Amino acid sequence: MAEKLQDSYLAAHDQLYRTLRMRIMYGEMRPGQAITLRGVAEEFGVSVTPVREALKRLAAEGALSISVSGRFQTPVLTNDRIEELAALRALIEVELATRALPRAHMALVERLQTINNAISVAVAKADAVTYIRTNLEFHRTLYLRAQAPAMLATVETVWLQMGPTMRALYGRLQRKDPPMHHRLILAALKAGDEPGLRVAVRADVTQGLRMLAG
Amino acid sequence: MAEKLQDSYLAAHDQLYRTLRMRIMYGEMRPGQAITLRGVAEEFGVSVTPVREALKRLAAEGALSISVSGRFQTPVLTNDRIEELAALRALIEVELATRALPRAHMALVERLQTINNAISVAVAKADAVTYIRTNLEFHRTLYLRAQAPAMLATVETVWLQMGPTMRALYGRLQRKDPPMHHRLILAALKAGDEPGLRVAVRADVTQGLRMLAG
DNA sequence: GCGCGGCAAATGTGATCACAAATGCATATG
DNA sequence: CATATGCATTTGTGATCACATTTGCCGCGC
Repeated sequence: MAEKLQDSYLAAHDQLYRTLRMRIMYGEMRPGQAITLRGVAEEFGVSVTPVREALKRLAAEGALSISVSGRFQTPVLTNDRIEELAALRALIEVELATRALPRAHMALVERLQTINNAISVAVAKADAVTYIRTNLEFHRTLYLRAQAPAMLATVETVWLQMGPTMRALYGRLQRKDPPMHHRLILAALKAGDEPGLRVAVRADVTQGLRMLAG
Repeated sequence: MAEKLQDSYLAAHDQLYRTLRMRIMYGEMRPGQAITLRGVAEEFGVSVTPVREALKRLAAEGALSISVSGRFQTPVLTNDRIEELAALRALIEVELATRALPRAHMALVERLQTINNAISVAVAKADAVTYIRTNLEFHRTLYLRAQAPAMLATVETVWLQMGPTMRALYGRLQRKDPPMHHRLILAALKAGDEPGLRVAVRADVTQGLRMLAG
């Protein structure tokens, strides 16, 4: 087995998995976009074997859907499914934020503010991919404090499933303002206001669904 | 590709996946039990290729853990992890039950009662595997009414991760009574009592953790 | 008796090949 | 011009092989 450079031994399929996962989660692919084994294999200079593992793994997490004939594509979500995934986000993220609250010190709040500034920049530049990535980084940074790896992994799976759709929705969103609810989250964190934090996180997560329902 | 019998074309790796998933979820394997590619391949009369896909997929769902050298084994959960997974179950299952409540008609309640009787039989026979399987069937039957496939899939993943540990805990549990909380769930369903249902589901899910904390 | 070294077996990984099914495009047909 | 037919290409699947690493067991030496 060809080892990489001197550090970070990563199996080929794991490297593929991580790269493709980021592409999907951060909205670099459109909903319904097809992915082929040989296409990915050629792009990364490997055989189809590790590609199969990576794609199957992503499919198992809901990041890809498999057609009846076995073809891979990014999922095309119905409105019902989007609403359900948003409800899952709300459920789990409110819990994660609640668990993080007693451990959230000033250094964390400052870090979140820095990320929030990066989000504002992405919004100003209308850079959808950067917006999605930094927005998720904001949430992940907060939830890491919850010391709840299983919950975090679960919610990341939800993010993954919504990635391509979030990108497609971003164009319709016509965002012009930096995230309002993030400021509410930061304020609640500073004040130690658990009810306020729960409301703010729930509102932030379910934001952007109004245009779907309406 | 050798087709199976005339109906239900299932790819070999998918067949393997389903079979192994059931073994794990229903507690037919102990925590930390090793699984090898060639072992499974020989048992099922296939090559290692489809086995790799099935095991990788199970690992992606947390049903198996992978050692640093790439070996597969059923997960050995810490108490913190068990508590976290139980909290996840509580969060999601309470929501699923709530969503199922307005759609729960008499036929569903009767079906749940039938399953509940099967659980009592398994308890009387001290049959851990049957107990776990029928208990999960009780929950799944209720939650199917919620029309929330993403939530159901997520909670099934949690069940999967807990499977081997649930089996190991069952022995310590010394169960002698049929599930008390299930009767509360049924009563709340019949009465249309949403708060009562939420409390009963939460209690049922987090039951059995007292011996861990104590 | 106990620990250590070394070798054989076991194990996961990735490449390659053959195969069947699905896809898609070009051509023929009404 | 639209629809159907047929064939070449694409695509996923599974088997097999070579290889590097790890595991584990046996025997040697202290």
